[in-house]
Amino acid sequence: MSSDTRFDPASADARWQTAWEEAQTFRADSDSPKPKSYVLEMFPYPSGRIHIGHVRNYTMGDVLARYKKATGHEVLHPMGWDAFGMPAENAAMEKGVHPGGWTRANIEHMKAQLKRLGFALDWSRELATCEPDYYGHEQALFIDLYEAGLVYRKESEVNWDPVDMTVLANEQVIDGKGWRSGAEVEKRKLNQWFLKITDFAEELLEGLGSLENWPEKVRLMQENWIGKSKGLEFSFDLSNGARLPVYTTRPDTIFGASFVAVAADHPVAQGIDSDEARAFIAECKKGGTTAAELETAEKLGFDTGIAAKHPFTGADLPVYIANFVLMDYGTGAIMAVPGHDQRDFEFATKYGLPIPRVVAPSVEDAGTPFDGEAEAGDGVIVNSDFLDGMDVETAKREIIRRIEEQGRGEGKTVWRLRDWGVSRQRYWGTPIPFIHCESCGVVAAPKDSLPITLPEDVDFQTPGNPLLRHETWKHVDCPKCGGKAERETDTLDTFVDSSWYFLRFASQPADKPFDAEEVAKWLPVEQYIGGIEHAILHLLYARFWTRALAHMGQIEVKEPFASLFTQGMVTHETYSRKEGGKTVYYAPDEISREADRALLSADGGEVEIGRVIKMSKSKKNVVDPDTIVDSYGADAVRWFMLSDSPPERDLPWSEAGIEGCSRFVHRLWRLFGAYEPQAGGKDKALDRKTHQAIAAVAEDIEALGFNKAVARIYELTGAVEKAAPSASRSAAIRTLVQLVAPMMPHLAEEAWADMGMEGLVADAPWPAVDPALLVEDEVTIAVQHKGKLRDTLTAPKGASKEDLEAMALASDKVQRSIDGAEVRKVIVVPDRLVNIVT
RNA sequence: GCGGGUGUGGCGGAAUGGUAGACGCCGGGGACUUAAAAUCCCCUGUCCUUUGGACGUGUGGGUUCGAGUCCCACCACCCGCACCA
Repeated sequence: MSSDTRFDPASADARWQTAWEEAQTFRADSDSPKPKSYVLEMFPYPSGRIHIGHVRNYTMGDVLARYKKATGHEVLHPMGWDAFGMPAENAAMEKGVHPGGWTRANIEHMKAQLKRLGFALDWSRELATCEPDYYGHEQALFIDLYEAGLVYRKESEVNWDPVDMTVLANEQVIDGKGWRSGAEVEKRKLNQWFLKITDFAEELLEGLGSLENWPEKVRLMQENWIGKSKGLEFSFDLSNGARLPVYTTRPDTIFGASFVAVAADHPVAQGIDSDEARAFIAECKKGGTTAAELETAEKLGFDTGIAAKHPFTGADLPVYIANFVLMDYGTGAIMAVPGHDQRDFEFATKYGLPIPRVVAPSVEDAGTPFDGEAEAGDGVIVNSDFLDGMDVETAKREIIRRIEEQGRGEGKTVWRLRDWGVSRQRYWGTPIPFIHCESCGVVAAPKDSLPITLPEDVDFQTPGNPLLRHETWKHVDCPKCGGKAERETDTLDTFVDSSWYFLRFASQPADKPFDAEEVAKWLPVEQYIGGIEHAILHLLYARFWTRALAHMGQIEVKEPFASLFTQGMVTHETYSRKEGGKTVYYAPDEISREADRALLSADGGEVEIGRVIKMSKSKKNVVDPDTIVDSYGADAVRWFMLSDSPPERDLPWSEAGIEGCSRFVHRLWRLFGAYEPQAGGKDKALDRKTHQAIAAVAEDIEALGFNKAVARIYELTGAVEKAAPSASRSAAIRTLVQLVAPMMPHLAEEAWADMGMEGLVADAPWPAVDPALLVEDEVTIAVQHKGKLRDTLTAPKGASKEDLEAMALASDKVQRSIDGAEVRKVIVVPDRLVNIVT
């Protein structure tokens, strides 16, 4: 065998990638009798190039998929493209290319990049959300949701860029100006499509409890996002004869209410007919919403002159318009209790309103003044008539009971979660399959007219949505009455596309979105892997769609992702120096890195080595997967992605690190070259290490502890290198090939073939563990005196407590430490340690 | 402000309450070589009076025969949400 030649990834990688493709090694068979395993990584947006973060994500999924296959599972490990979105339209505007052409070219390029990394993907199920054979089914599902009452239209405010004539997402509004045009952004009211995710708020919240294999962090983020709160909604009678409903989570503090406040958008505020009021409302709307602005924003109010009658005391409370009250939460109006809410406290302080205490640590503290801030905590109710002496929870129940008795309001649950606005005034998205008819109104497109495809002949040089001014596409006959009608020109939010793609991977019938039986075979996804940035929106929307489809009886499964793993980012140090007062960043390939300094290759000047941070174009600390695969081969890159850092933490990229990985690839290759199948003789110690490694690597992969699996493999490698030739050693080498196969599949196939083994290592079953070899027959016992290590001794496994104690006391080092003191107690942990207490 | 996470050598990190620093990187020394690359071997937490010993897992307490691990308080950094009544 070729022990004298170096492993050559440049030829081996492609050769094995072709072999897998020809043998259809990773094609998922739905009819297989094996247990099914669906491994999925979040599909990428085809931006143009694979990012190193993708490589880490897909390598993790790949190791798991290959391991699952080796352990007897039928594995579904697909890949697709989240292909609609704004960057394609931006490219169209900047480069004059068609978004479709741009996107499809990107997909081709990125697919080739992924193939170079040797991922065990079932490419026969590849899909792209921008193709009619995907989005046409999405249109059908959208109509189903409409018919199930989960879709509605509502007038709603958007950010409008008057120059680009387009709607902007909140992130595209910078300091009140459009990110691209720089024009002052206007608020516009448009009729928009919404999905009733709030119908599922309770279910989505409760469902989190069943997701034991999701990170606690993600579950908490979703819980907060859904934001359930229980309280009381009740109405004040106003001095102008109207009734004003307010919402509170602290009905127990109702006797502490000293004023009432409404949002600037509230009808009560809008109804005040004075220039001052209008000016104040306009001022409120100008306020920014960034964290810093909110932190420092002063509480401002405007006294409407209206009075609200307290439902129990009958007192007249002033009604203010306040800048800190939000129109879209609760009723847009509050009862303000300054003593027990910090915002109300600040407001009351500023406007000289009373700050009564109605909750105190004890009854004796009823008169204690406040110490500069509100007390929102628990306690006993005081100064509150019939509530006095009650605890907070009892008082809440009592007030709700009395208010309900009066018919003035009721206990109510309020959600922070809003319905999901899915309308986008864009071209490059799924056309919303509805038609506006002059006489019939909004009419769903007939299912047999789907897919409603995007017109190709569009122009991006004129600002605005090209669909809106596309005369032939836009005008259609009404499906109901046959009269003149127009297509909906909005397209769907791209989060809709990614809310059901995992169902389409399971089966891809031409005539329907998915086959329910196939979905039942594969779903839920056994392991979903992706970035933490999708913790809320994508994962919540996907959960919502799955539940909505289950609700409509289309599928059985209620939660799409049984286990979720959120991987860390790939980071890199930065290189920069001051040039003419400006910090200029340099890319890693412009730098020659020495042990403790970095030099710019171009002029040999020293540059500053900056913090290890997320790779970004502006800091130029990016590495290109293609370049490193060219230099080191796919296996070294994959190995690096798995080594060192725990997968949920950030992984610092380093040149030294990848070189170390590359060295290990060649080191293994040399070891595999030393395979001598004819060698005889047993090496029991090595057998033990081999079997312990098999068990440990399996356990680590199943727990996604790839860094630990890697360390185990290093250890076994070292042991095999040191061992003399024997049958045990040959077996260890074969095992090692299989253990590294999920991580370094190309090297493993090459070695497997060179060793004359049958078939592909990718098809070989995971090596069996002999449980008898997992236990040592000799163990090292730690001997402590007063809790500190004094000596270690070797004892047979399972030695009795008495024997261990005797052996420990016989040790010179231990006796020296005891130094004649009386032994009061000896603690013996069998097979582990002896602790002597004096 | 609310919620969550993290803190261990020069670095990335191991460690069911039981020998802290596995494994890798960096660094040092050596072998091979005319030389280099590649490879191999050894050393590599700090300190001391070095056949030994003391200290050591952000800080301060506590529980325990024994604490990186459990409990309490605090500090630092990171992430998410945020005038959500």
